[in-house]
Amino acid sequence: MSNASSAIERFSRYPLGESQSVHCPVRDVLDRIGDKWSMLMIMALAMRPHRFSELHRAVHDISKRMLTQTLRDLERDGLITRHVFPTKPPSVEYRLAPLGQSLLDPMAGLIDWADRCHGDIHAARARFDGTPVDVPRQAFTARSKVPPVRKKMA
Amino acid sequence: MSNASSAIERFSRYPLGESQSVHCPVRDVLDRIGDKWSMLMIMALAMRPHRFSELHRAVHDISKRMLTQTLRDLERDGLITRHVFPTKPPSVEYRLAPLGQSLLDPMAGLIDWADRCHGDIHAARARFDGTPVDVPRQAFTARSKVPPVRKKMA
DNA sequence: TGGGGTAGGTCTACTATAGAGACCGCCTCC
DNA sequence: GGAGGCGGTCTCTATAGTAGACCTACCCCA
Repeated sequence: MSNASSAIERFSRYPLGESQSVHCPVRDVLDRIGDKWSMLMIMALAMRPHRFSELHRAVHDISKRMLTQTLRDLERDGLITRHVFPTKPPSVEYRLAPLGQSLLDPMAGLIDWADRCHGDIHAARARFDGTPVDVPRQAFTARSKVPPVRKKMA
Repeated sequence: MSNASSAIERFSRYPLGESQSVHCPVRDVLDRIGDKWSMLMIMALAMRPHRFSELHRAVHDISKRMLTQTLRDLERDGLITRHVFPTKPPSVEYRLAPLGQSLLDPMAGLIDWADRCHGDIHAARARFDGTPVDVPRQAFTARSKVPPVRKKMA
């Protein structure tokens, strides 16, 4: 709580509306680790180094293209490192860099929260979906077809 | 560190490759708050309740469509609440729900990390971009045009 | 009495991004 | 000698996000 309230203060220092994420560390880091795969990669590499195909097997529903791209981006940002071994055929190993290591701690907090609260979230979601919006969302009723609820992938 | 290593253990319990994010709290929460806007909304609402247009002004580069959608999703998951006041014209206020409040603490950790490390990240990025890949990325050189580096928006 | 502003959204059209799946050269194993 | 694994890249298509006009209803001010 104390931590949170201190963070709230800090939030107020950042211009949320800033267009360039380069000026807002929050948006910067979220753009990096907030995508669908980065954090999973980091989690996998936190356990031990992985080779390309190992990662592909560990997170089997990522495409090779996205795997390549995600790893490249993480490497670019110094969160992981890439080691090529001159075997035949060459093997490539990815490891967590110190910067990536330092991310584990804050990530752990988030994981904990997710673990604790995903039950509540699902409950809330079910409740929301169960209540078929009798009150019109739009205060000044237009024709309003069906609200296009964003579908989260399977 | 202790926190992180405990998290690593926890990671190993989750099937990262699971297709249905519903089975993996980590993916579930990341899909929720990992998108471009959700966390910014939560940050804004952490400071004080906001009305729709206030949020739009606070995060001026979000489109109204995405604002609506993001708020709806957050409401659906019980992270924020929506209060309609029967004024003329009606005004709508968004507030952080208890569940959203509980997210502030883990988020704060992430914000701190971002704050501390975004300098390192930028440095690493500059270093990476400055080294124009003399070693071919692909071990078994195909024709390999130019690697399509993902472009993060402005 | 009518023009502009504010409110909370929705709609369509466009564009950027992610996903799928084939392909690559080279090597090993059966 | 064919299959399969290695670490990727390629193109194509589906999906998600963006921009911005539009909507109804009210108020204020002239």
